[in-house]
Amino acid sequence: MTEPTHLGTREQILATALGLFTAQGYDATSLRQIADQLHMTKAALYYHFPAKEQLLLELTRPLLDGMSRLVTEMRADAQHDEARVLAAYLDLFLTHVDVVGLLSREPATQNHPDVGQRARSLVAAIQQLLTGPDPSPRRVVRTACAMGVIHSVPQIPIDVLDNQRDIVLTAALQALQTDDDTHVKSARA
Amino acid sequence: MTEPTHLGTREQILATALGLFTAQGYDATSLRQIADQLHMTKAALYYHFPAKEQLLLELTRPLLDGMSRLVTEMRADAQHDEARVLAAYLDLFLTHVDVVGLLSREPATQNHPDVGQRARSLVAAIQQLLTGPDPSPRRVVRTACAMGVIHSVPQIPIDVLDNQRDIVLTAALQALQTDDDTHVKSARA
DNA sequence: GTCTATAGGCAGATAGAC
DNA sequence: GTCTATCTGCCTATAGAC
Repeated sequence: MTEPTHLGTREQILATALGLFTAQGYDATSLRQIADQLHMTKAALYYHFPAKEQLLLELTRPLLDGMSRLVTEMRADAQHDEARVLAAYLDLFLTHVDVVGLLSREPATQNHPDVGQRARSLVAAIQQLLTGPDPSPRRVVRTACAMGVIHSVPQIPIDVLDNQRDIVLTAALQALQTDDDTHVKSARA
Repeated sequence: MTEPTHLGTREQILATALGLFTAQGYDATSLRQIADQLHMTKAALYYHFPAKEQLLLELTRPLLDGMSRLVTEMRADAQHDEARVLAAYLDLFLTHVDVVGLLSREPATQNHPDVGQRARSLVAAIQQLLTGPDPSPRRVVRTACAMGVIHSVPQIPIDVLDNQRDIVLTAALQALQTDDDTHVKSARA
């Protein structure tokens, strides 16, 4: 066991890595930078993690597992409520904002089977389950817009976002379920 | 992608670079890859472009100039119509989907003064002009959601997106202007 | 658990022949 | 305009001392 005051080197490394990955991207962040910021050497990092990739895996797993759970629940309950699903999805994003921001921005990670590919297939699954069977093109676009609202969460200033969860949720819901008679007035550019 | 008519080596290089940058990210794409795909060598690339960075600059300039123009127009017309602005913003995104996708995902480019920083300040300016003076937190979040809808455009399948412009636009508008009595039912997770 | 030292690779960029 | 050859620098990762 580590000392109560100490966060544990492992966790410190992960936290620092997340910060740098988020700020600069995964590729652009070298182990040297992570080590320097922790007043360590690269070699010390390799004592805790067998490879750079492992940092990414451990950072993203909690979010991805959460999304996985959501998909499972949606499949189990065919009559899932749209609002409940969007709410759960949003809360997942709020809990893991940093990781979401990293994943959505980082093309370097998007071909990794256990990270990018897994994330994409989970988002696709949720989107498809949310869209429902045999959807109209309109429904497909609307679902994408609703998820777009939630995906925009990482770009909202944190201080503003606090306690504004329901506003985002309402916006997402409205993007999804529109009265068909709501029209664009004179919006051509 | 490439026309049967000769495009000019310069344009071919730019097109190839955009494709690879979009697929893999800027950092992750080496000049060697670009050269290989064009059956050239790295050195040949350097005849046309003085540095890798220049590829990014030329690829993003059209979009950024368009956003710049929009900001200027908004500033000139204080009574700008929300719908018109969102429509113009959306059309900008539709015209430059690939570049938008690249820019929004690529942290490696986001600290470059003439690319990432410029893009961010332009988005911020549009957002602020759209939000209006002395906004409520709700208004700030709603504006972010509306722009989130438009920002989701690169993630909508292209074949579905065709002719669905107005659906996206309507969704964005609704995210922006909500009746305050629209409530979330039982959406707590 | 952390260090020094270094292997081995590939990146961006340049020089100069053709 | 395109090539070959090469420079320089930083990267991930490993070996082994303390």
